[in-house]
Amino acid sequence: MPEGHTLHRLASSLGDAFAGRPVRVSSPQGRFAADAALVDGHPVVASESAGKHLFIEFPGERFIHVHLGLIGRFDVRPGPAGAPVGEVRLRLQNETAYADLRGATQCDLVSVERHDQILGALGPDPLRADADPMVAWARIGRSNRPIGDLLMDQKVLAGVGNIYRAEVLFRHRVHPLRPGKTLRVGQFRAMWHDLVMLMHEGVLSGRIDTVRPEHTPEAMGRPPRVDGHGGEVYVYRRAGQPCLVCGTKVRTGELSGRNLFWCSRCQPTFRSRAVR
DNA sequence: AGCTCATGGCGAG
DNA sequence: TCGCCCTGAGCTG
Repeated sequence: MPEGHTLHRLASSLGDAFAGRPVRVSSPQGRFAADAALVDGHPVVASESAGKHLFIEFPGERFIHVHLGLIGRFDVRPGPAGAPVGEVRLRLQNETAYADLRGATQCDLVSVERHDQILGALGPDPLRADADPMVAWARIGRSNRPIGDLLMDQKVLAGVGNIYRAEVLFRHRVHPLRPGKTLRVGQFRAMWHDLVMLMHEGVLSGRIDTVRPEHTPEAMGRPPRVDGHGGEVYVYRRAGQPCLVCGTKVRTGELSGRNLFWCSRCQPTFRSRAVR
């Protein structure tokens, strides 16, 4: 679930459901109970996302700061709410809607200073209109680190997770282990604009779909696929299956403790490109 | 009932 | 680089 598009969607659905009206704030599971009591019954001022961070603003420049981590989820549903199911860390509710947060790595009540500090530490977010891709390029273009690493580094570029990383690299035929400095600026710009488009689509659909129409299984005369994560993708979690473009088996590996997927033919290494 | 895994990120060594 | 935190689903036995 949680890459930048999920948080962006959440910010708007939470705003739609709760902004401008008093909201009941509770913590059925208990861990957020003390902080919940401090804002319980106050109106939500606004909700906002930046990268994978979510902020729900309350009067007096107080913010509930949420980071879903790997397994967190925040479900916004029409109300009224029933008894909480499972470990609900935070529940927001009014007469018409409720939202349950589970499994988040972070859920804290923070000041505007902390809010600003978190935002200040993030690289540009493709989903924010004010983002400047050249800020990310300033680091990528002189780094020896693999581009696959840099794209997931939230200080370099915010909101991209493992799926968007794998897919944008595939779409631009870039091997994940290529050092950032071996990319050309035009290549990075193209990847950035692609992320802007893909992630905005993700915000609208709530899924990650990256396969161009001409490469869908239907267009290629193959049986339709079912992806566990709910979107159509080229390489993410498709290890051992044929590449949708060239038929080569999709490869997998690990980079900084995270799963990596790529097509060795469509995404040649820098060295073999130079030789070829 | 108990394991393993997941679209993250942190701190210890 | 490793272990750990958060939770639930999907296995295995």
